Amino acid sequence: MTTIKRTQPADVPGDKRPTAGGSRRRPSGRATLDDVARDAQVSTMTVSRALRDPSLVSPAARERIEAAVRQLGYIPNLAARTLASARSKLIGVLVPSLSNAVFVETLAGVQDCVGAAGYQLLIGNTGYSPARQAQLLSAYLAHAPDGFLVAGIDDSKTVREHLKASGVPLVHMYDLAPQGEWSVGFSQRKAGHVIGAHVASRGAKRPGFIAAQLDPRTMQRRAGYRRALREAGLDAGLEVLTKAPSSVDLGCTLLRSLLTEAPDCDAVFCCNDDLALGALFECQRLGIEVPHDLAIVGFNDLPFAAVASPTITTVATPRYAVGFEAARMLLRIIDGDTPEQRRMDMGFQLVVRESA
Amino acid sequence: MTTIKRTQPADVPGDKRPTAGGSRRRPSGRATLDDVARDAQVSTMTVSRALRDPSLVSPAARERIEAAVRQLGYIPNLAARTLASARSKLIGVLVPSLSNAVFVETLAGVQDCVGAAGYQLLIGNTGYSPARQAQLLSAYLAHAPDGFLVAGIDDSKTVREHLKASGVPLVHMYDLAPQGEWSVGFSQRKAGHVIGAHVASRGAKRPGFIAAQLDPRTMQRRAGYRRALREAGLDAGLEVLTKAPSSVDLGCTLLRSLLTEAPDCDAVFCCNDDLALGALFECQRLGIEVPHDLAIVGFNDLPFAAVASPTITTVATPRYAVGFEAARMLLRIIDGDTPEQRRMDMGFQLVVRESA
DNA sequence: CTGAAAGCGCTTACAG
DNA sequence: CTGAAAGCGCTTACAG
Repeated sequence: MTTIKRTQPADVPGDKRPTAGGSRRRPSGRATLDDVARDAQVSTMTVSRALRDPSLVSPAARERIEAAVRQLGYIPNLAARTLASARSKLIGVLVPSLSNAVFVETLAGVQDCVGAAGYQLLIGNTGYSPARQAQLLSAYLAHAPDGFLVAGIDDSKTVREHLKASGVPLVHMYDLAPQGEWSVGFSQRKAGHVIGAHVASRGAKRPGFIAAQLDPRTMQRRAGYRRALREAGLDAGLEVLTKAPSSVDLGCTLLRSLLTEAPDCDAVFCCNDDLALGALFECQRLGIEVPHDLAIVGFNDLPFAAVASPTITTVATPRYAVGFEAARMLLRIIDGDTPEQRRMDMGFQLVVRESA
Repeated sequence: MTTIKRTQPADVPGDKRPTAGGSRRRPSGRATLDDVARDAQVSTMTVSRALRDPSLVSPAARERIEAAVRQLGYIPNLAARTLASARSKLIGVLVPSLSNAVFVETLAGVQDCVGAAGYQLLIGNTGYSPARQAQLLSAYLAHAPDGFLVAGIDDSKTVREHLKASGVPLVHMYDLAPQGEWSVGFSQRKAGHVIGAHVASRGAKRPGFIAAQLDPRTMQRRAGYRRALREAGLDAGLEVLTKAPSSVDLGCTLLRSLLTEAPDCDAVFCCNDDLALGALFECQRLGIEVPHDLAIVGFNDLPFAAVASPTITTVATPRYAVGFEAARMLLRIIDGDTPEQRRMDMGFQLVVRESA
């Protein structure tokens, strides 16, 4: 970067060549719209138009502009565009975790939907913390995103008001939001209920539940599961819970705890597939036959569930679709459209395999 | 957003209240630095300074400014800051995949390092495609990032020249870059060699190799593995390769192919842990005892490797550290510093467990 | 289809 | 410690 000193108080009128300089260091060494305009012998406006929509400009001008862009290696400055247009083409996405494959696939859905429309993502990992979520929301607001996509509903009222005041639209993912908010997801409670009903219908006498993280969605699944067990006349009190982050490792530990507490436990719903895989490994180590001695059900249908030995019964969740549809809903809102459905239920599917 | 019409050709001097308006729609409804300045009875410059470094401003002014910021709910406009300062506080990060836990952990390392310094990440998934990588690099350049962090070396010369011309610093992750480029990683070839040596030392007579994706790093591991086998007087020709994306499922398939090709195979190096897990499941299904009948070695030491049944022998890779250190190196370069080491080798560790 | 003017909301570089 | 001026590189809103 070179420092250019001004030799007179103002530019010589008409002489806008970069070397005529400003009163300060040149922030970027890059070619600007003005450089392209000069090179193509048109006004700045015409270049601006040609770049956004070539059909707005005469073929002759278009060609000269394209040549100039190529020759100068022109790259638009998005900060300037954002400042002038008040549209950043940025979408803030907040997920509770990236080590959880579920949210990674949701992000893939989001990316695939918005990529075509020219949006970039600002991805934030909240670590399941409402405080961190509020902090990220504020930080991202400074980037003036055109919209937000958030997995996991935030409790903080100040943040919500902050958001409302900013006027940036937000679509919730996973949680089907209440009242007037936008959301795409499915009922965790119903999914838990379906699992409980399946476990009961297989003839379990002493079903249990193991869970980690204990985020709201996990607790909703738990509620549905317990309800189904009670409806089948079974005791729903057997469970081992921990707030620790979920992992395969933890699945081993929790299963051991569960069996210590209730050696006669004959079925277990693991709040996700990682836990279920750990439980399965632990059974193999302990010589417990699955599903004969103990039935195991997971959640999410991660890729390994279909090929584990035995294969794992689980619930397939529409995580990619949730991301894709939430993004599509947001894009419509950004464009001033009003989707007819405020809550979009993507459903889920019980996948019965060998383990239960 | 309200449309405000100008009633005279220029603002009444001294009257800069928002309602005095400009000649166009107000791009943002937000409070600006000027609003804060007016409210706090100081100049715009003083507010700007107070926001960046409170110690630059008198306590009295500082207090009034802080109160005004709170009261107006002021949020800085980063697009304006970027345009004026030519620093975006954005870092572009390109990884080949997000479904691979390895890169997710690398991103966590990057995030943890740059977050404290106030940088945001623009995360791009190249899908192992050099073309896509080039495309993302160009697209991100428009955001004027202060630096790039890229996993996987790109071949395209035009992109590299584009980058050089832009002057945006770049640090490679994983691949130890040649010549004058910055990089943080470890030797894939050496890691493969260590595995080959281990397999040979355990007395394998007919070792094999299975791999997916076949990205450069995988091929380097393969080369090291084969070399070690040859050094031990073994045949290194038994392998089943596929360009398909890696998955646990694929591990099952590839293992079956391998055994079909060589029923006497007694050890297999799987190019990553997912494949190793699939291979393990398939062995369980086929009644093959691991490691007695077949030894299995994975790569990366993902969390499940330590708790599978049997536990999986693998190589622990410093993926979090690679991200963290690469980010730290980049930050130093951005700050005009010149790290003494251009290539930073983070090493790796063979973790011998039950499977081999 | 094209262009001159003004402005987006900040920071730089000076000057005091 | 503080401020007036100029400018960053685009787009909006007009006018032709």
